[in-house]
Amino acid sequence: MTRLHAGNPDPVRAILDGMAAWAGAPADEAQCPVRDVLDRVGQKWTLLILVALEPAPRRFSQLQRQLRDISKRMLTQSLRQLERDGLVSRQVFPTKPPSVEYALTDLGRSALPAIGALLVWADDNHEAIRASRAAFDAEEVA
Amino acid sequence: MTRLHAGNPDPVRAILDGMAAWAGAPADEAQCPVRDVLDRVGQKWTLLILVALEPAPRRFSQLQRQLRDISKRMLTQSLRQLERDGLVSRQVFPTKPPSVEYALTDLGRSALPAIGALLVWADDNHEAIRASRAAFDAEEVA
DNA sequence: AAGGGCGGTCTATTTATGAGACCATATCTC
DNA sequence: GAGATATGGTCTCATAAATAGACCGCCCTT
Repeated sequence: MTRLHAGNPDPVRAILDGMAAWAGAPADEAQCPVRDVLDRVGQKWTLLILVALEPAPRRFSQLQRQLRDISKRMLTQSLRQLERDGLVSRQVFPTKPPSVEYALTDLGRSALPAIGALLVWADDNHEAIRASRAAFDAEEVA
Repeated sequence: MTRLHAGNPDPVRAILDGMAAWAGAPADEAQCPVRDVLDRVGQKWTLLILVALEPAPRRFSQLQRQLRDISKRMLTQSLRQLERDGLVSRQVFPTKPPSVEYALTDLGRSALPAIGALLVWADDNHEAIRASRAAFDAEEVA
């Protein structure tokens, strides 16, 4: 499994094969690396936060302003998880009032190209997607 | 925005800039291409289903077996959304009992490299992530 | 006649997310 | 010195999303 690389002509198929190996005990499913990480990706703010930290480290309230419609609660929770996963670091400065700076770790930064690829795809194809939705909805009504 | 390409030396920053353009009216946030697509990505089964369809078209119950712990309800719902978005096609064969085949469209297939990159990253780095989690949890208790 | 596979829908429960009040501290404004 | 502002959170309560699993009609096999 760990010999997969971006240059692989068909990495997706190889990963599928790898995932199949976790078909055994139901309890093991959670241990499957792909599922494990995809669960994180499947949390609403994870990717957005990583992207927001790309240009430079940011403070809690800076992040909240930048993501505009995230609640403090979710921001706290998401940052804690990212910190636990080792993708983001948290540093407290003893100013008055104290300020807290969040930054990408090397591990976190290593995820950006893959995330970026997804964003580029989103950007390139969202017109087609919106058109498809409109067509689908038009048929529904008919 | 649509001039972003995978070869761009720093596509992520460019996208950030693009996202900033959607900072205006709160209602417009939902129209931001990145947020729009990321919402879909942030649904638990979307990526997994796309990956599962990569090798070949599959029927409903084949998919359910392959994804093992998805409920029929979520599988139905996720497939409908993917169909609406134009990433997956649905074809009914008038056999007895009728069989329904789901397949990737060209648009759906075009998303796979980006998703693949994410899976490869997950596969390469999940050991580091698990280690980080263990370390974090150990400190918590202490 | 009973059981199974097919592609779903429906209800009820659990989990995730969101809105917003609250806190202690300190600073700036009037 | 009263009031507003900012810091990084936590807490509670409501809503939205995901899950488990019963149920359905249809047909085939046993």
